[in-house]
Amino acid sequence: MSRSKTVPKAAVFRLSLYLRQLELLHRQGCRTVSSRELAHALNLTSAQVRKDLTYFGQFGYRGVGYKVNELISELRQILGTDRDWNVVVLGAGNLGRALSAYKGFKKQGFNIVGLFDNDADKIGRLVGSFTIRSMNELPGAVAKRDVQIALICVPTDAAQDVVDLAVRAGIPGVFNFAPVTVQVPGSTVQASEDLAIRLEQLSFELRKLQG
Amino acid sequence: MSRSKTVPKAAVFRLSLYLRQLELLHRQGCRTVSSRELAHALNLTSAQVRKDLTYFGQFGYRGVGYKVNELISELRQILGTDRDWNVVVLGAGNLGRALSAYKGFKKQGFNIVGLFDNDADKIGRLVGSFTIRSMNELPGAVAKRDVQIALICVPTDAAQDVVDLAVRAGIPGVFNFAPVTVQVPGSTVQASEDLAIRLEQLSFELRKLQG
DNA sequence: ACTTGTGAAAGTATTCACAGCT
DNA sequence: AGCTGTGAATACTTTCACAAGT
Repeated sequence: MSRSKTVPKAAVFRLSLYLRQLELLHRQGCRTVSSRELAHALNLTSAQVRKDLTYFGQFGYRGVGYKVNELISELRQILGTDRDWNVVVLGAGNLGRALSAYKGFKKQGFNIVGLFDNDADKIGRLVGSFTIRSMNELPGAVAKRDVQIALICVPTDAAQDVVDLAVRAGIPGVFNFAPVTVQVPGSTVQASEDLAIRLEQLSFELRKLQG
Repeated sequence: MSRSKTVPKAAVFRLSLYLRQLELLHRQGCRTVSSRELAHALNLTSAQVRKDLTYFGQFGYRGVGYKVNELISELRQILGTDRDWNVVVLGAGNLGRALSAYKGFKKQGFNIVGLFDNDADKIGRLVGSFTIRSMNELPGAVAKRDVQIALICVPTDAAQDVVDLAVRAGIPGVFNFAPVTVQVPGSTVQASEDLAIRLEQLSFELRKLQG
């Protein structure tokens, strides 16, 4: 039922791919799907799909496959998107403003509840439905609306300080978009994304393929 | 130089982390660094740093460590950022506009040379220094300025079609931001990023840690 | 004394292949 | 007949620990 074996981190990531594909199939009116079909759409193998799923339980029907709506709700439960999460955006530059406006988050249960910046020129300005607030107000906002995730969209030099601020305010999950490795305490969960690094990886692959 | 043992994909990713950290150290005036120091800053082990680097050559000095500026230029060469790459942004929504304006790309040798959209209301509008052009003009733009990378920032439903368009136009590298798995021919390199999935992964970790 | 580079060992992840159920 | 679930086998990645260089 629940996990006592060690689950590969990559398997958990693929769970999200399965969920995304299942939601697509559901929109298309599909009722059941086999591991082979799922694998084909995601460029994986059917054995991998089955193995990944059985880390968390037995969801399939032999001879049939998986029931799309059943598997969707199982995966949502496992991944944590059967509930809502409150998210703040720290840093109101280009990226922070774009993420504040992104509709794809709310659809998956991630509600952006505030946009903060330390630039006096920005504080008070309206971005979509959000008024940019001073980061001094962050602890109060966290106390009022239980905030679980902070998106760090500030420049490199400010990133560690802003992460520290978020951690001190009691936010347990931090997603860092600044191009620097930040340190967090063991009680905090962190993710990070550096788009320049991702392009660099792409350029490595391109050079490998050609000249 | 890069003799063909199989290099773990994760090792190539860490190469980018090393380069980023070395550039930081360089800005701080550091001349040499040991594998232990690099590892500590990036939450890795020193053996891993050394092993990763030796997949590509012998860059260190026993008893001393690595010379920062030397290792920077070696890594740039390996990763492909010793040259410039031309990038187009396909889709001028929030994300496409934010990426078009992001300064961090040019600094690493990624020049954004065009912003395209199919929405008649958007074509002709100015975003920063770019005029939004129709996607019909993409093949011409690729021919004029040799374009190596396309950032796909269109909605889910359009993603595969726009990827196909980019591939047909002769762009060899595609970075998909739409929340769907797209198919590309073997001659095309692809990367993808789904921010909702990344938040989902974070919520999985958070639930694991607490309730 | 210190640090790299590296085979060998340990640890993880994926694939195979088939038993078992519908 | 068809498809899942899974132990066993294979492939891959990281860590260990020490020889070798400065």
